[in-house]
Amino acid sequence: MGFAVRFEKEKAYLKTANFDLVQTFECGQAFRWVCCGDKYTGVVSSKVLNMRQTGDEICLWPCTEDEFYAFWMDYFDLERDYAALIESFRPDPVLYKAACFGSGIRILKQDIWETLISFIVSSNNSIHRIKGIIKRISEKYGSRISFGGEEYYAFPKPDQLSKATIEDLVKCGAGYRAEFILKAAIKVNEGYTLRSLYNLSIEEARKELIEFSGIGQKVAECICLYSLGHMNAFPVDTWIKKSMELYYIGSACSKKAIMEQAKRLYGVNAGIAQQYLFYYARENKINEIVKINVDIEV
DNA sequence: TCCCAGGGCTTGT
DNA sequence: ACAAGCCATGGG
Repeated sequence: MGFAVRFEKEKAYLKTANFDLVQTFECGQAFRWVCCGDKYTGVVSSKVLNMRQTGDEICLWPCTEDEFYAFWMDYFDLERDYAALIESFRPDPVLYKAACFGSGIRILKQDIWETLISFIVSSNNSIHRIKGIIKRISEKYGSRISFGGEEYYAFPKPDQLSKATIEDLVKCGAGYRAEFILKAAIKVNEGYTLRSLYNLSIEEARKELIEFSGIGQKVAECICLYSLGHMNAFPVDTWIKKSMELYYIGSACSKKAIMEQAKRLYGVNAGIAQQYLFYYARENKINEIVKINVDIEV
């Protein structure tokens, strides 16, 4: 095991390498973790979890031993050796620098339904707005959870969201994506089994996902990576496109060319490489060609 | 004010 | 297969 954990009355104390709460929750993979002072609070699969990091120890509460091993261990991808992975990136100076910058990122294994809707919302949108839209959708259609004197809202189940109207989804800020959201909710509520996607290869999963309106190649890659556990999925958004053009290609090119290049360069862990690159690019606002010469020095 | 944001769809070549 | 326009919204 790459981690150590102990339990004290509804609290789990976790020690592991390569786990930083800020990096993990702010790297653009999840939209429902909220920072409040020195703690993060998230609503995940109808459960509220608090987390606080002090040095290399992370406290999770409320979290029993059973819940930890049955759910959170997988959710936080605790059995993967991220240190070895980063080390394997060392031959590529660009990627290695980005990986060191975001070395505390863990790829969360998130619920397929919530991930699907969330990344439909993400298209041509900003992370700040995505968070707000998903928050409002949860408050309007999700089940209320009272916890610790506060009110939280679970992400709405398919039957709850399928009762929404386009008009109300637009009021949540979804814009033209409202009809995509509703169509997906109805499709799932009427019997499409998202669970079956877990049994498919990445190629098959892509094909299935793209059948949803509002899901194209990029969003399908996000769902494959953040929910289905396909670490070779490689979402190409505007930041990744700019970074890859700057660092590896040298001029503007198609998204298809970027994906082919990524597959060649990064292989089976391309998705994790993508996360380091995305986080590095966005945090450092890598969008000017003049920065190449500075950033490329390792 | 314009530009951009974790893009996708439709239409035209 | 590929390109161009359009899409709703708000932050910078």
